[in-house]
Amino acid sequence: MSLYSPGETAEETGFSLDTLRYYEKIGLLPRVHRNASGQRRFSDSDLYWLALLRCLRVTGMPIAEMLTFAELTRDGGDDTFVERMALLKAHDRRIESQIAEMREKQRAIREKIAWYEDNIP
Amino acid sequence: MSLYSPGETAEETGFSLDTLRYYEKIGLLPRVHRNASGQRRFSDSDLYWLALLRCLRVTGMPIAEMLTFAELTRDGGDDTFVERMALLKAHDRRIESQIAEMREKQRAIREKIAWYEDNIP
DNA sequence: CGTTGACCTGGAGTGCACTCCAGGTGCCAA
DNA sequence: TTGGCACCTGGAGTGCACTCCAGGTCAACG
Repeated sequence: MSLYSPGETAEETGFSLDTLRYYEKIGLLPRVHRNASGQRRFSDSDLYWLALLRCLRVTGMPIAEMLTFAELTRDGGDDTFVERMALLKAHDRRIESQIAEMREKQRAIREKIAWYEDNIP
Repeated sequence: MSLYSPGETAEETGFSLDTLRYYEKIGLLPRVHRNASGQRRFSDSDLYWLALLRCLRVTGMPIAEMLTFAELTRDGGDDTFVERMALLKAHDRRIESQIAEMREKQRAIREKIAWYEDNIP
């Protein structure tokens, strides 16, 4: 079990230093361990959690909902497995329909590109 | 060639009345025709253009870039076909990589769901 | 004739998710 | 011992894309 500096963690996870502090501040991250001089030292489990947050964020989950998920995870224990799973499943369905919509719009854009292709003066 | 009220246009395009006015104000839409009492009457070509804007927006193109595209379309004539096409092609590539990233993150989320599934207490 | 309802304007306000800042600490290398 | 770097804090500021508001016009309906 190793520990990571804020810089390493930012590098690893793709979040900025400020975002890491911000996430901790709003409670999206559990209190991060500090070394003797007060600097953050992220654990493997912090990194794992951050990776999951990254997945949720990139796929468009709003912070408020990630917060709900974080709270279930932090305070709930096993009792909230079903609830957490439901939340992720709902999000998965949203991802699916987002991608479907993007594909549909992409088709229209490609038609437009093809039209230009055929009509270059 | 028919004309559409703001309400109909909002309905049709999925943009709100306010957004329609906003887009006209910032120049994303050419000046929209008005009836005798000053109310907007959108044409078929306005609707066509709005549908294209919708595709770009939904797929994540920033307003500033749509504005570039609008300016090329408005002022450029045929001379800008190549440029417009390049802009759309670049956007199409971005859509592609966005979808790829979403799919990748979705996989991780589904693994997490599966893990919960297997570990319901 | 009055009152809806859809629309008009310019400009202010909102929500989200960061991002930046000033002023400070701690530690290491030259 | 002095410079530089990575980090710390609370709080203010930013950018984007709308969204709302007050106060007004207009046309049609009962």
